[in-house]
Amino acid sequence: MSKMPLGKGKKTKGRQPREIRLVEDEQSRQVTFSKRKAGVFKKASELSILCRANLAIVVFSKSDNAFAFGSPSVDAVLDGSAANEVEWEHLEALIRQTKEKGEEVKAEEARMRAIAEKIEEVQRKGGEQFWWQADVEQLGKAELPEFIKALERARDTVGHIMLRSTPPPQ
Amino acid sequence: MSKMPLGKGKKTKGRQPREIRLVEDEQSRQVTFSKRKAGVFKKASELSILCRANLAIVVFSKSDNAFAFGSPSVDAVLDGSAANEVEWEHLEALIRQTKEKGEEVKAEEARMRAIAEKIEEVQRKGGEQFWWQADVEQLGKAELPEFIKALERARDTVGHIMLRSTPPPQ
DNA sequence: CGCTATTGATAAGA
DNA sequence: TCTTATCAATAGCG
Repeated sequence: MSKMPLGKGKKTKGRQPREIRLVEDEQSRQVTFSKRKAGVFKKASELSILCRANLAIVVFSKSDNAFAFGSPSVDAVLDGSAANEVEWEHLEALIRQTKEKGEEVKAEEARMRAIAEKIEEVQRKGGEQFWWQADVEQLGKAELPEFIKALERARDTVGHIMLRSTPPPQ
Repeated sequence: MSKMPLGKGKKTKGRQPREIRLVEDEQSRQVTFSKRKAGVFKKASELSILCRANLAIVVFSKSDNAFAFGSPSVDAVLDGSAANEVEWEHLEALIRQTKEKGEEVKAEEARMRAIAEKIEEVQRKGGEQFWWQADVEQLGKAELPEFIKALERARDTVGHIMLRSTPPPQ
C-alpha cells in the first residue's frame, strides 16, 4: 500500500480498457502485442493440456511478422495423425510425476511453464518435437501461398459458417 | 456478502488449478473445453483488434471436432492480401463511432461483443465476411489433407524453430 | 523489463 | 445453464 500514496490521483493504472481502445502508439502497440500474444499462447497451451485438445495458431503482427504455435505441434495438429495419443500419454505421465514430486516446482515461475520445459527436455532427448512454437520473423504473408489455398478449400469442405464458438447440440 | 455465510467451510470454489490438473471426467472436460475455447477465441479477438494483428486458429476437441477462428477471416489471414487494410479502417471507424455514441453499449454484455455484432451486421449488408468463426462440427482431422501439407511446407520454408514467443532482437 | 492495481477468466456449485 | 468466489492476465509506470 506504500506504493500508492495518492487515493485520488490514480493515474489510470491497472487494467481498465473495458471499452475498446485501439492502440495507436506504435511503441505501445508492440509491447501490448507481445504481451497479449504470449497470453493467447498460454491460454492455448492450457486448453490443449487440460482438455487434450490439439490446436494450431498463426498470428501476423501489424508489420507482418509471423508467429505460430501448435500443440502437440503445428503439423501434428494439421496432419491429424492419431499417433498423438502416444504423446499425450507421455505428457500426462510427466504431469502426474511432476505433481507427485511437487517440490522443484515453485508454483509461480513454474505452473504450466515447468511442464513445458519438462516436455521440451524430454523431447530433445527423444527426438520428436512435441511443443512447437515457431518464430517466423521475416516471413511475410505473401510467402504462405499453399497454406492459404488449403485452408480455403477446407472451408469449402465444411460448407457452413456460424458465428458461434460452441458446437450445435448433437 | 450474504452469499457467503460460511467463513470456514469454503468448498473450494473459484479457480484454484494453479497446478496442472488434467480433466479426466468426460463430462467436465466438455464444459471446460467449451469455456476455455471461448476464452482463447476472445483473447485472440482482443489481440487482433487492439494490435491490428491478423490471426487464425484451429482447434480439435478430444473427439476430433474442429473449430476455427480467424480475424479478419481465416482465409484473409492466410491469404495475406493487403486488402485487409480497408477492412481495418472500417473496423476502427466503427469502434470510434460506437465509443462516441457511448450509450447502447452497456459495458457488460457489450464490450468486445458489441463491436463484433456491429461488424457482423455491417458485413451482412456489405457482403464481405469480416469475422470468421467456423464451427466444423462433423469435420474430422482426416478431412483436412491439403491444409495439412501446406502448413508443413510453410514450416520448411521458415527453416528454423524457436521456443520463444517473442521475436529475436533486430 | 519488473511492479501493482484493476479487471477478466473460470472451476465449482446450485 | 447461471452465479459467485478466486486466481490470473495485463496497462501504465518506475
